Formats: sequence, structure tokens, C-alpha cells
Amino acid sequence: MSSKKTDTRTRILTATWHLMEQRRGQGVSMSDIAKAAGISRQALYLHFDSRTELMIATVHYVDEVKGLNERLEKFQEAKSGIDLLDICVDVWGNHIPEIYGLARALLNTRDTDEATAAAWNSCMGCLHDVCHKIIEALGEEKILAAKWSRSEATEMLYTMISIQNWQQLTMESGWSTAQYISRMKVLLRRTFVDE
Amino acid sequence: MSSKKTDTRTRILTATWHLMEQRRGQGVSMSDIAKAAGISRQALYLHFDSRTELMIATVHYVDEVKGLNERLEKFQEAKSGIDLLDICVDVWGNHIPEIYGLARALLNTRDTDEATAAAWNSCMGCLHDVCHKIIEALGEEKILAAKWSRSEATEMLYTMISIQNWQQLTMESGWSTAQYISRMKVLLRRTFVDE
DNA sequence: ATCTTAACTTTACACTATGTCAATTGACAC
DNA sequence: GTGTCAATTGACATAGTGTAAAGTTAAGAT
Repeated sequence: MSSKKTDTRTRILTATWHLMEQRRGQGVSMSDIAKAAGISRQALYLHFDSRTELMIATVHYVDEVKGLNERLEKFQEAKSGIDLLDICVDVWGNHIPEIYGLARALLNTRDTDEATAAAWNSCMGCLHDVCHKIIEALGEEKILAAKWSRSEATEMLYTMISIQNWQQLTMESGWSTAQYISRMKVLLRRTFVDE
Repeated sequence: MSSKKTDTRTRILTATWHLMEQRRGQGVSMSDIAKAAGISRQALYLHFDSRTELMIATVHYVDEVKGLNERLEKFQEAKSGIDLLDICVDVWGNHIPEIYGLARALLNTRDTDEATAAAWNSCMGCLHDVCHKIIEALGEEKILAAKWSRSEATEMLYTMISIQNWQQLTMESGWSTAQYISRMKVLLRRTFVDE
């Protein structure tokens, strides 16, 4: 049932992904992608209407392959709000490096492109939900730091674990992934948990 | 002593700045700037070699006009590390909205443009210094939270007060400037200060 | 064996944006 | 007047995205 068209589509998606990671999301043109996929630039438009559509499809493809959703199932194991917080930072902190280039490409164009912004927000929605769950759990356990309303805490948590902050700390300040995870856990626990 | 050339240069810089703030740093072409400054597109290149150079010059111009440096002199009044931290969030939190569009434009191009990245880092250097001073002060007063090394704390503080985080909390989550400042102070104090 | 169709190719073009170049105009100084 | 500076106009080069048209190749149906 795997038609030629489906094969090529997959080849394009993997090529896009690999190029994005290789070049950290910068300087990847449609020509580059076509060359990497072994087809002509114009043939790309037989599969995807626009660059934006290709980017979004690649995000979904990577999500599927890497299975962030399955990774987040680790959450079922969590026994407390603090557990949830730690697992979230572990899973997400190890996930970011694998999608960094693609994420950069999307973040850079989302300002000018409405569709990209929408796709990005929908992808990030699941992370936002996770943040919400964590704060709710801390709230129910009565250990959410008193100075935070639940909605404010959710937004702040979501902001703290953003890809931009990961980039700043690892790419610019030179932290390792382990260091990022460890320090971020400290920051989040001190910020949101009264112990 | 104000030659015609100097006048035009200033006119270009103010036009660039205003356009950037109006359009939040997006979709501002050299043609747009020329039109707003009342000159031809080509004449821009008599004053600035490239778009990048114009952007950087505009940043310096805004810095001069808005006087971030003078604002940071408020720091002389600070009597403690905690004072420093609060003043920093106040000053910076009120400064960001005035440079947001321009900052966006620079952040978007710094990945592809080495000169932009360098200019940006040099501008942000003073903020990084401030972060360093704050952490040193907290360290000397023995109230820097034990889990942080001074260099790690500096990087983390610098990351927390980034423009990207301001954007996420205000533009995307809808917080007011006052709310941003208040919540950020809470986060930073809880994170870095042992009381 | 022939016809059809899907997938892809090549070539060409339109559009936008940055940046360069040459010839020209207008104003002002000496 | 002559020279010079500031700016103008128009033409052009380049890079990237996206569109359109005509031709090729190979698999499948009849």
C-alpha cells in the first residue's frame, strides 16, 4: 500500500528534518531540501503547497517518529506534583535537542506567517497542558507556593521551560543537557513549591 | 554644525525606530524605511552600507535617546543585593516595551547574520554585567541560595529576564507590564535568595 | 500492443527584497 | 562660474519563493 508518492513524501520529510538539525534551522532553502531528497525543487510543490506547509508537516512527522506523546506517558508513573515536575523537565529537556533545528526554523517564521504560528501553538499545546497539570497537582497537594495563582504559575512554568531558554543556557552559555535539567529542576522547585 | 547629511541620518534612524515599534519588528523593508524618512530607497545606502548596519545604528541611537545607561544609574541607590535585583527588574521591565520591535528584528536576523549577533551581544553585555553584579552582591551578603554557583546563577538570571520571556508572558499570555515585573520579582527572589 | 495516468523533469517566468552602479539634478560655497 | 555634496532616477544583479507549461518515464489497464 506504500505508493511511490508516499515514499517520496517520507523521503522529503526526513530530508527536511535532517537538514534542519544539521544546520540548526538556518539557511535551508527549498532547493537544498529537494537536492537532499533527490528530486527537483519544483517536485516539492507536488507534495506540499508551500514551504510553510512542508515545515508544519515535518513537525508532525517528527512528533510521530520521536513519539513525544509516548514519552509523556511516563507521567502516569508520577506519584506527586513534584514527581510530575521532575519528569517533565527530564522528558522535555532530553526531547529539545532532537527537535531544536526545526523548532528554530518555525520560531523564526512564525512572526510573519500566521499558519506557522498556529501550527506551533498547537504543537506546544500539549506542553502547556502538562504545565497546567503540574500546577494543579501542586495546588491540590497544598504545596504550590502561596504567591502564585494557578494560572499565573502555569504561564510562568511554561515560559521557563521554553526552547528559547534552553537555547540560551546550552547553546550560548555552554551548559550540558544534564546541567540544564539539574539547574532547571532547582529553579522550578524553589519557585513553585513550598516545602 | 548640523549638516544636511546629519539631519537626514537622524531622520532615517527615527523613522526606522518608529516603524519597528509600529510593526513590532516585522515586515519592515528598506523601501518602507526610505518612504517614512522621505528619501529614496537608494539614498539609504549613502548613509548605511547595509540593512544590518542600519539596524545596529538604530539600536545605538535608541540606547542614546532612551538612555538605558542613565536608567541603570539608579543602581547606585541600591543598598543590598535584593534592592539591586528589584531595581533591575523595574528598570529593565519598563525599558523592554520601548525597544521591543527593534529587538525582535535583531533577534530574528542574528542567526543568519554574524554582525547582528555581535552587535546584539555587545548591547546585552551591559545587562549581563548587571546580572553578574547582582549575584556577586547576593553572594557577598551570604544570601545567595546555596544550590547555585555564582556563574550558574548569573547565566540563569540573565536568561530569566530575557526579552523572549517578556514577550511570552506579556504578548502571548497577556500579562501587563506591572504584572510581569511583580511576578518576575517573586520568581527571582524565591529562586536566588535564601531568606 | 496501445492508451492512460501518476510522478517527475526541465525550462521559463513573476514577484519581493537586498544591494550596486552610473548618470543627473539642485543647492550652496568660494 | 565652478566644484562639491546630497540626493534622485533608473537599470541591473542576485537569491529565494512560488506558478505554469510542455515533455519524459514507467507502471497498469484493456
